Amino acid sequence: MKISFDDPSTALISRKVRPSYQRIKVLEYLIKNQCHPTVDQIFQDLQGEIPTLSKSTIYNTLKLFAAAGLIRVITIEENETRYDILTEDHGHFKCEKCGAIYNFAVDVDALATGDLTGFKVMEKNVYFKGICPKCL
Amino acid sequence: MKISFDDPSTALISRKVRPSYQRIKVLEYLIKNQCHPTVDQIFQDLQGEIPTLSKSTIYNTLKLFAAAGLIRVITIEENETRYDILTEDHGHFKCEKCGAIYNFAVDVDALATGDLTGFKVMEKNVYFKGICPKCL
DNA sequence: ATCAATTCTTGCAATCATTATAAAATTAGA
DNA sequence: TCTAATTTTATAATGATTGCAAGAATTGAT
Ligand SMILES: [Mn+2]
Ligand SMILES: [Mn+2]
Ligand SMILES: [Zn+2]
Ligand SMILES: [Zn+2]
Repeated sequence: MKISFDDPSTALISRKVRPSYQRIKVLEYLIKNQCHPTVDQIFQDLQGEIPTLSKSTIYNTLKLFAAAGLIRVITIEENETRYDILTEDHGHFKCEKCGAIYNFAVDVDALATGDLTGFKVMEKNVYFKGICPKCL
Repeated sequence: MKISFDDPSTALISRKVRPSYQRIKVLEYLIKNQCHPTVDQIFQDLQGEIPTLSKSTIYNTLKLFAAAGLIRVITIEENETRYDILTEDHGHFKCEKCGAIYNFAVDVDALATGDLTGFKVMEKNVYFKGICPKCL
């Protein structure tokens, strides 16, 4: 799955988000690191580049990005929120051995039609758990 | 979706879980309340019947039940873990207005085969978000 | 029935992720 | 430049979950 992104600043502006230094860095990070990082991973890694960075900024920024539709929030395990720059529908596979989260294609539109008449569906999520090929 | 359950004590024994008073009560509660309750809801409601009940016991019991395959853990939102007595594959719809979680039938076996060759899939989850008919 | 060993429950403290808040820094516009 | 609005930062507060040790209940053997 190869997807191209606008340059971070332009992407922010087009979503009505002001392109501050920190926001651009966080967005660049998410584009480079499509491994579904946690708040902590993002914070730890960016601290090198931005010594004054605060974890609050990461939380604020991710919340803002999610509200603007720039990113997707992934909650597979309790107490382990992850963030995904890929907003298109796709499934996630989490390896219970190594913890890695893989993307996979899934035809969500082919899913569930019957039981949900009268419901307004706004977001569809699919995730599997198991063991990845590396760990098998 | 109507499903019948063994009597709680028998169900516990058949899963090698000792049927203590508290465990039976929690299991009965989950069978009666298939609304995907939180730890807090279970605790609050059972406190009436069991005045000495501790929240630790609820946590311990649910963890044990999940490990024994008696229940399923649902994490749709961060920081809001819910528990489901229905262990068969089915989808969940969460209403973002009223917070209710509905079950729906979903053919998980028809899902994703291609991308995941070489992966050992052990658990499949599908959840949607949106607005339920009552809230529309 | 008694006793010791094991298991379970309880209460409380500790931890960890997330949110709230207010001051300091930055930015935008006049 | 000056002022107002926005953003970042640091720190405190919250809330869910886990860890732990003592007490209670249960089991199995005598
Ligand atoms: Mn993804
Ligand atoms: Mn369910
Ligand atoms: Zn793995
Ligand atoms: Zn609703």
